Amino acid sequence: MLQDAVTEAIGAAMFEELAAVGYGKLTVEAVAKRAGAGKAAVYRRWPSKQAMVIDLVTRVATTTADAPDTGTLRGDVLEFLSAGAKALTHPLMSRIVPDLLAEGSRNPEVAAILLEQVGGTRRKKAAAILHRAIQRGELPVDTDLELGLDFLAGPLYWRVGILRDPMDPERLNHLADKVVAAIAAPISNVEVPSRP
Amino acid sequence: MLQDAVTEAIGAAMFEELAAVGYGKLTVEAVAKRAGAGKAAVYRRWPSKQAMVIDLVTRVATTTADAPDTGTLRGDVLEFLSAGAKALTHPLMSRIVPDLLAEGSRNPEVAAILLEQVGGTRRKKAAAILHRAIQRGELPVDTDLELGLDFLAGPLYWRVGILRDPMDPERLNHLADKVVAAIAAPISNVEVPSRP
DNA sequence: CCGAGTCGAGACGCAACCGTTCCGTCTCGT
DNA sequence: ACGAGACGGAACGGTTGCGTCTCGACTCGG
Repeated sequence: MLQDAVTEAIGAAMFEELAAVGYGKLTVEAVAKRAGAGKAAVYRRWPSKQAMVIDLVTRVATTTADAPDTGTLRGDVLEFLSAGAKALTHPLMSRIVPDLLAEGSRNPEVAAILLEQVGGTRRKKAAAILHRAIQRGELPVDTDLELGLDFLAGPLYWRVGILRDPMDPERLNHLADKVVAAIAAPISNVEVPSRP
Repeated sequence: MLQDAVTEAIGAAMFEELAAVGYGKLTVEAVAKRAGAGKAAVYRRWPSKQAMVIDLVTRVATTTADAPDTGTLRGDVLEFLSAGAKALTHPLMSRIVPDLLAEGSRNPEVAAILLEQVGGTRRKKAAAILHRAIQRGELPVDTDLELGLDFLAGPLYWRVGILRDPMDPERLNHLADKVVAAIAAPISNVEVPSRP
């Protein structure tokens, strides 16, 4: 994936530093030192700290793959949640992901990478799961896909990514049940009160 | 709430800086300058940047109050989600909250404040909603409260806090329907595959 | 076997920020 | 009216990180 040993060492060091101190306090000096490299080796590859982060994050983000088709919505959802839980439990990822998401709120270039590369990949997989379920007849054709995607990502990210509570297989099974119920839940016809 | 005009100005400036540059790059100099105050005025009140942030965050966190009892689970949930959406839509909060949550993963003192003060307040309200629903008979007595809390917080935080998508009242209504469905959803008896 | 290019290491000037200290001013309570 | 104390502002020496640059050592293609 990475061209040579030095680039790989710098990449690994950058992610470790990113997890240790966060994007805001990330320094090129610390990355180089951790990689056992000189600062020149870094600047020979990227013009700035931000370019380095964006490039390396993009590489690992686009690496993820695989799309499960277990034959049932619940099976697909469980597979999707398990993969997400595993990723978010990774000691480096669990610190880096929330940090970059927060940085994205004030750094447009970082936000673009996260939404287009990282988010886009997972989003496509999630959308495919819902589409398959609709074609199977497991979900009504007018299912709200946007809300469905929120339920595929939100509760898991909240518990594992934010509260840092581990997710054992049993709990994942229960979560999958409830996520499926939420996605399949019909919408009540409630008048939205207008506020003059 | 705040003792005097200077302290209030420093507090406001700190939250603005926090939203602008994040916790990692927050500097006492910038806060003082934005507040139109000298650095000494800050150090006369708090011994360090971290103490300042923790103290000020604690103050605004413990300020929030009110617990709705609309008579139905769905009404309570909608009220809870609306309050959360409003808070997360606030231009300062929407940047500060994700940033502090990320910082909490590597700063135990910050994490403690967020969990005990901020999270604790909202958590109590959410737990009260579920308990009331159980007493009304709207939920079974063996409802999984932990998972329920995840659904009350996760999807909303994901969409509004992370993706920064606004939540109009109609969407909030739909979200409330699905959150209630998830909380009320029964758990299937699936054997958890053991991995030897 | 030799020169081009990269390597780790680190010094460079510059800028920012740390926490402290000292101004001269202004606002109180007495 | 006066003194205590907090005020905004600025400067202090020290530390850190920036991005550039130079060094001698190494590797490798020709």
